[in-house]
Amino acid sequence: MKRHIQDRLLELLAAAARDAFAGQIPEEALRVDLPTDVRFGDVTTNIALQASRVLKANPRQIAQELSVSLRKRIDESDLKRYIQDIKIEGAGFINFYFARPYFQELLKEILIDKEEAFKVDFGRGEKALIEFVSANPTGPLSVAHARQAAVGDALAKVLDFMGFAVSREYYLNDEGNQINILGNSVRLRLQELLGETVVFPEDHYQGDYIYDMARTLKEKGAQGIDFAEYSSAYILDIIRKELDDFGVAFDYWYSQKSLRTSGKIQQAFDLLTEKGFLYPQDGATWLKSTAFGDDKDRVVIKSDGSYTYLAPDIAYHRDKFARGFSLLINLWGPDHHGYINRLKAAVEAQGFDPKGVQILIVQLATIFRDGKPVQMSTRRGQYITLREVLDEVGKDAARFFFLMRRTSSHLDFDLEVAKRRNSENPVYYVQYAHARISSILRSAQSSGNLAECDAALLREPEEIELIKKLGQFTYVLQVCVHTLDPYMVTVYLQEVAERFHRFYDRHRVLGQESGLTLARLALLEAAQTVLRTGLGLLGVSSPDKM
RNA sequence: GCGCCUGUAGCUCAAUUGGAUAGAGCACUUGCCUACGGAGCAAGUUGUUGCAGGUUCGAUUCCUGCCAGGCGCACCA
Repeated sequence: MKRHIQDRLLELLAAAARDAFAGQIPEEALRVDLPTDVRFGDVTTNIALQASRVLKANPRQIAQELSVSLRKRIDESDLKRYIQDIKIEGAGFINFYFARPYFQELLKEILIDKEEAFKVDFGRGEKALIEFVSANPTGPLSVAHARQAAVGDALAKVLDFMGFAVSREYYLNDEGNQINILGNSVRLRLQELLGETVVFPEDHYQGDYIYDMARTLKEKGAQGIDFAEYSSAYILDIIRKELDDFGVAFDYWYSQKSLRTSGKIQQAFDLLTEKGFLYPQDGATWLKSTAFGDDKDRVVIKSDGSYTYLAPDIAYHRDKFARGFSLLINLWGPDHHGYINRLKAAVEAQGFDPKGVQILIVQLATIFRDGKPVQMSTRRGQYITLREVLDEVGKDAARFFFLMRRTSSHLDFDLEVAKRRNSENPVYYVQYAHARISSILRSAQSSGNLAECDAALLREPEEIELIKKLGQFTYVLQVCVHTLDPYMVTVYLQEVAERFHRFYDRHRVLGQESGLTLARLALLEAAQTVLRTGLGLLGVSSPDKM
């Protein structure tokens, strides 16, 4: 209902603008912004400012003329009852103020349709593949992977909610140097345990888990074992369990090795050779990536005949498209940003639209305790793991905290704050609002059909402010889709919780005149729907009691 | 040396992607419990948006040049 009204308002505005400007300004300048700051109306448009640039005329005067024509159209339509006022403000913004019936219908829509009320089919079923974490199975997941897991999963949920057909994929690096080094590390530690003197190279893995594996093998015996295969499988089990406990489930685990064994790398190379984008030089084979904006051409087959990391990636992204995905989203760590151009070049060289590949750099999180960074020593193979964070603060706080800043920004994660059970801890603040509403709804006992309440009885400023905030949920999700970043949901949920707590502090729900109690219960239930849906999109639980 | 990112209140970050008086939380000060969960609410204080120019009705946002910090520049993955 809410969007329906906004869409029709937009139509009337466009019609009024067409009359006023008669093709003097381009259509794309006709734009209605969605609700933002209640100081400046519920919906606003800067169309007059846009037009003034083209027409070289006074924006306020244009806005004035436009609003007269618009008012006339609105008065002639049934939108009249939803629009309280139209004001020209600031440099020439046209601000619309909705009347009570608008908010009443918004509330009823939420009560009847629940979370469906906020869905908009932006994706139109487009197949999207989000590839994230994809850590080499050479050790437990770090906090860097943890943030990627939290962001990737939440983004997948948001895109799914907004009409995309989303799959989650983990690209499994199951062959190559790192795996061999891992296997060798275990082999050397085992020899050590068996009393041999070994030289342990600098670049080998040193974590405790290497010793664990070596000890296990000492007991079981290691006759005829493939160390690389054994140890990577062992670690993969650990990673799967960690992700499972973090609430992140992948649809596909895509084997890098399979790209070679299935001949898909060769197929991709045949195509590129045919197109003339592969050439030999100095005994190696090069991709002519400079033809697509890369700084330099890249080696894909080394002079010893083995592939570089780029080779399987070329075939991998070709295969993603071949599997029917048209939106490929990759979450990478900041150390990979130099790799973006060459991958996009590889995609384009194969004839695909590079805009179909969206690479998001997930910045690192620094773990703090009481305001001080937690020391870590890479020398001993020790880094802060997902497991440690999970054990210390729990899944809900961990996921929420990793999402609290823009994905491309550095994030400070204070373990002590995440464990706190008061308003300093945003996740508790939001969850507490949800639990408090549950408690009130429980106390209300039989509530009747809340959707049939008389929403017109809600006229306190705190009530209206809360409804308005609920009505912005779709807009927030829209921004998340547009920016491919779910972080704004965490900000929004804190705002919803804040509006609820303020309302709660100033007004009573139970024990009022029965119509008013019913209407306020309806408001709380709608707020709870938003909180639960939003937390759900972040992968955070919505407790009824805390 | 080349390229990318960042620079906003004491601290951590926003600012609807070029909009209106640059906002939140923390910290600090002070109030609010005989009623639905005080794990809450309210009030107060904090700014040369790194610096200097440019583009225009309008710049934290875009462009140029400096300054500071981070990261990347492999026939590693």
